Amino acid sequence: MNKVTIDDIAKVAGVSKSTVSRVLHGKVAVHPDKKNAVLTATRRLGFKPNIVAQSLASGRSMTIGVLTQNMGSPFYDAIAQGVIAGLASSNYSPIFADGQWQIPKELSALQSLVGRRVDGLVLIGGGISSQQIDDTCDGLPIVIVARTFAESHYRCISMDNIAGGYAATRHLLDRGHRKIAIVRGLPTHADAIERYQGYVRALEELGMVPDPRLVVESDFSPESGITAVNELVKRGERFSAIFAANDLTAFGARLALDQHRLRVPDDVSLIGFDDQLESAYITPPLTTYRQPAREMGQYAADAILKLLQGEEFSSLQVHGELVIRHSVRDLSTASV
Amino acid sequence: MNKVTIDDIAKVAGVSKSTVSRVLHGKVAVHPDKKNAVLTATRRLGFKPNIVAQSLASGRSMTIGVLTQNMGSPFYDAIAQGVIAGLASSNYSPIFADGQWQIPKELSALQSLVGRRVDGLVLIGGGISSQQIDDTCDGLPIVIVARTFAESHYRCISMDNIAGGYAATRHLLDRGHRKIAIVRGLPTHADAIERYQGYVRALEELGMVPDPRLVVESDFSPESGITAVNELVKRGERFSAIFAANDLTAFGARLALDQHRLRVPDDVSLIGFDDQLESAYITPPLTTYRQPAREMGQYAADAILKLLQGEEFSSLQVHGELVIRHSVRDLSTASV
DNA sequence: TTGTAAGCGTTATCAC
DNA sequence: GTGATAACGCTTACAA
Repeated sequence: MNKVTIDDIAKVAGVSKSTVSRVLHGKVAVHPDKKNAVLTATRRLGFKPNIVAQSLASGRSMTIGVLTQNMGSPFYDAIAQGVIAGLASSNYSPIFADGQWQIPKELSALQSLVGRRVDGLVLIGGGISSQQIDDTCDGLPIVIVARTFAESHYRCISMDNIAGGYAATRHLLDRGHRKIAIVRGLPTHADAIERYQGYVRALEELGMVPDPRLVVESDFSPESGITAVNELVKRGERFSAIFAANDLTAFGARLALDQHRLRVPDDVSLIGFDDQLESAYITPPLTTYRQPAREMGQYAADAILKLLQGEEFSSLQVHGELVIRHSVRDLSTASV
Repeated sequence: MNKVTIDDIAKVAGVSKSTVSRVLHGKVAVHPDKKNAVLTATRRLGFKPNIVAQSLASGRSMTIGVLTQNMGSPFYDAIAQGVIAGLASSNYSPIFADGQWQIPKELSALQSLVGRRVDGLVLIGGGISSQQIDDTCDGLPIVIVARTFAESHYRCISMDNIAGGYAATRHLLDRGHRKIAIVRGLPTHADAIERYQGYVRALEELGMVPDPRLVVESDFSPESGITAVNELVKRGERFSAIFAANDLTAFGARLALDQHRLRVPDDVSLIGFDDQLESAYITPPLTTYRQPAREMGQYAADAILKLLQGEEFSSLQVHGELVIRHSVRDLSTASV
C-alpha cells in the first residue's frame, strides 16, 4: 500500500502540511523554494494523494458515476464510451456500475455509486423509478440518457423512439410492404413500447390496423429474435417484412429466417433498430434506424459538467436516422 | 445530499455512535432494545452510511477495481460480465474504469482506481508494463485476465493463444486449405502475436513456410478487416482461406469479400477468434475459436476473493475450443 | 454490552 | 505566504 502521506512529505520538505496541500493544488501562491522542496519530496517518496481522504475532507470526489442499463450491450456501451469521451477533457473521471437489466441490481449499483460520493451521476437507460432515484441521490446533479420521465425534473438526453419506430415502419410501407411483423422487445421497456407506438402510427396513417398475430415479444437478445421468427413461422403467419426491436434481435431473426429457408431480403425484408457496429457487416448489411449513441453519451457528459459548474442545462432530444442498407426489398417496383 | 450521519442517529436513538456502528455491522452483540432504537432511527432519518468515510476509517472499501482494455469490445465486455457475476455473491462490489486501448489512459484509469482505495484489482487485458502496475498498486491484491506476463508474480487467468491460433489454422489445413491468409491483429498486442505464432507452427508442422504476402495487420476492428481484405485482393494474392485475428475483424473481412464478389465459404473460407455473441448470427455463421470469456471473468473474481481472504491462488489457464459453423469449406472432399 | 476517544489522510479556516 | 488546528464521517482500540 502507499503509506506516504502529506505529513511525511511535509516533514521531509520542512513545511507544514497545509503548504503541501497548497502546492499540490497549485491554486494559491507558495514560495518557489518551498514549492520545489515539496515537489521534490513528493517525487522522491512516491507520494500519491489518497482520494478517499481528499473527498471526505473536501466533500468532492472529482468523479462522476455512470450507471449503465447493461454493460456488454452495444447500444449502451456506445453511450458509455461517449460519456468517457465527453469527460476526458475535464478533471472528472468516470466510474461505472452495471444494472444488468435488473432493477434490484440497478438500485444497489446506484447506491454504491452514491455511497462513493460521486459528484454527479449519469444514468444510462435503466428501469428504476424516479422516486427511487430521488431517494437514493437526493440533491446530486444527475443526467439521464436514453430514457425519459413523464413529469420529472431530470435532464434527459433522449431520442424519439416513437419517431424511430414510425420511420422504420414507414420505410417498409413505402417499399410496398403491408404484412409487417414486429418483434417488439421487452414488453415493459419504454423504448420497446414507444417503437411499437411508432409502428402502429405508421400503419394507421395508411388506414391499416395492426394485426396482433404479427406482433411478438422479445428481450432484445438474438435468441429472442430466433424464437420470435420460429413462432411466427410455426403459426403460419404471412409477412413480407419484419421490424425488429433492435439490431441484436434482428440478427437472431435473420438466422432463423435462414433456417426456414427464407431469404433476406428476397423473401422477407428485415429492419433493425440501433445501428450497432456489427450491423453493417452481416449479410445482407442491415437496414436499421440509427441512434446516435456515442453522441448521446457525449451530450450527457457535457450536461453533467455544466450542472457541476452551476450552469443550467435542459433536456435535449437527439435525432436518429434511417440507415438504408440491403435487408429491405422494394416491393413497389417488384419484378424479380 | 444525505446529511444524516451516525451522530444524528446516535442522538435520536440515545446511544453512542460506536453502538450505532456496531448494530450497522451486526458483528458484535448489542442489546436488542438499543439495536431496535438504532434501526428505527436509521430508517426514520433515511440514513445512508458514507462509504468514503467508512473506507478512510477502516482502510477497506469493499470494492474491487476492474480495469478493462476497452469497454465496448465484446470479448472484454464478456469478461467484465463474468467478473460482475463472480463478485455478486460476495460483499464486494466492482467499479470499472476503461483503458480505451491506450496505455496512458489505462495508466491513469488504474491510478484513479487505486486512489479510490479499492481493496483489490482485476486487470482485463491491457498493455501497461508490470513495472507500471507494481508502481501504482504496490501491495494490492491483483488478478490479471486475458494477459500473461513472462516472469511475473501476478496471478493470471489466461488462455493459450498460441494453441488457439494453431487450432484455427490446423482446422483450415485439415480441410485442405493451403493458401491461408492471416489478418494478424495489432502488431504490438500479445494476443495477436501469439495467435500468429500458432498459425506459423501449424504451417511448419506440415513442412510449409508462412508466406509473408499472406499476412496483413489489423487493429481488431471490422474496418481493419475490410482494409486487410482489400489489400490482399488489390495485391492479387491467391488464398482459399482467411484466419482473422478476432471475430470483429472477420466481420469486416466477410463484408469486403462480399464486395469483391468472393463468396464465403464457396470461394474463400473464413475463420475468426473469440466467438462473440454475434458470430453465430452472421451469414454464414462464423467458424471461430471460442474463448470462454465469461468464465475467465468469473475465475478472476474467485481469485481476487480468495486473495482477499488470505488464501492462495495460482495462475490458471483456461481452454478455448473450436466452434465449427459454416464459414469454412472442406476442400479435401471437394466437388462443386 | 457500551461509551470515550483516538485516529484515517486531506482540506479548510483562522490567525500570524 | 504559512502554520496550527478544527473539521469530514466513520471505525476501533481501550476502558468501564
